[in-house]
Amino acid sequence: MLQLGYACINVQLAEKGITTNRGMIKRTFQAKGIGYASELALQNVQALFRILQWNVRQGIRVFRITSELFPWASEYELEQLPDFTAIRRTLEEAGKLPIRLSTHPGPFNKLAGSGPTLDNTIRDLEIHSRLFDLMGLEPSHWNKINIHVGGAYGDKNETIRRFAENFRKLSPNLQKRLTVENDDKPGLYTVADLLPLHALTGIPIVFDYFHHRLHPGPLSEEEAFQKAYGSWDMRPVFHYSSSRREHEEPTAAREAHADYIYEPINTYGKEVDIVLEAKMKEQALARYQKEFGKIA
DNA sequence: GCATGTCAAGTTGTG
DNA sequence: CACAACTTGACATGC
Repeated sequence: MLQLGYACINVQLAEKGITTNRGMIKRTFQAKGIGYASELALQNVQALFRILQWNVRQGIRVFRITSELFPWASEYELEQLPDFTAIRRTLEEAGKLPIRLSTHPGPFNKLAGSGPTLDNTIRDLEIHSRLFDLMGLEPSHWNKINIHVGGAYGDKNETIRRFAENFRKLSPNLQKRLTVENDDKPGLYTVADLLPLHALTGIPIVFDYFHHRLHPGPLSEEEAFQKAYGSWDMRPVFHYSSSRREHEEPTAAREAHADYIYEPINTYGKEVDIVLEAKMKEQALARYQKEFGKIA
């Protein structure tokens, strides 16, 4: 009924140095260049493989891959990495594991943007799609590349139209993978706001329960859930997190995620995969299952 | 080792 | 009006 996963980091493996987001600041990249980026990327990819194996052994079937596997990826072609062959081999093996993978490119991706912002966005999104290609994953929403619209530019409807227009500039594989998520900010996009975008493009809507609570718009949680569910051409992936302010730290920002999940997730009788966005990662998942059971 | 200041990118609203 | 928040705090420096 409900398959749970988590995002990017495994805290117990991270303690042992198994992390996928080794990176560097700009001046280090300028000093050390692509050779060092390659070393870090290879280590990241190898760690990814180990984390995925760990997940599979634990029965975890859903996982989000970090967007920082390749340091400064926008500055070179992946083939140029000295360790590209080893990286590709590792990714191919990782791609064969029985786990549903997705990515969530960062807030700098503004597909409704213009000029260099749009160029940078397309480049970054294509790199994510390329990663999935290298892993041998068939292009579909099974492996989503999920972003926010992320900016209203003073006119939500016009911005949706521009997003749809720019969507057509993406490679076919990327188009088949892209999804959009409801925002948590009052000026941005609720599930209801995203429906027209889905109508224009077929892009599925990722329902984020926590964002919906912060910024529901006209729909109830169940209505928003069902609308988002109906926008998918397969079993959806949704996101869930609990409020840090409500449960852990009264002074935390309202959007801040809690370390753990504090309430059972209602999936309204549907089959869905859910990525838990909780700071304690796999520990939060384990605690959720202990507390609320595997089935919602 | 560990504390601390700094770090690519865009946009928004909180504090 | 600075800055935190977002996907994920981590890197580099200096004590």
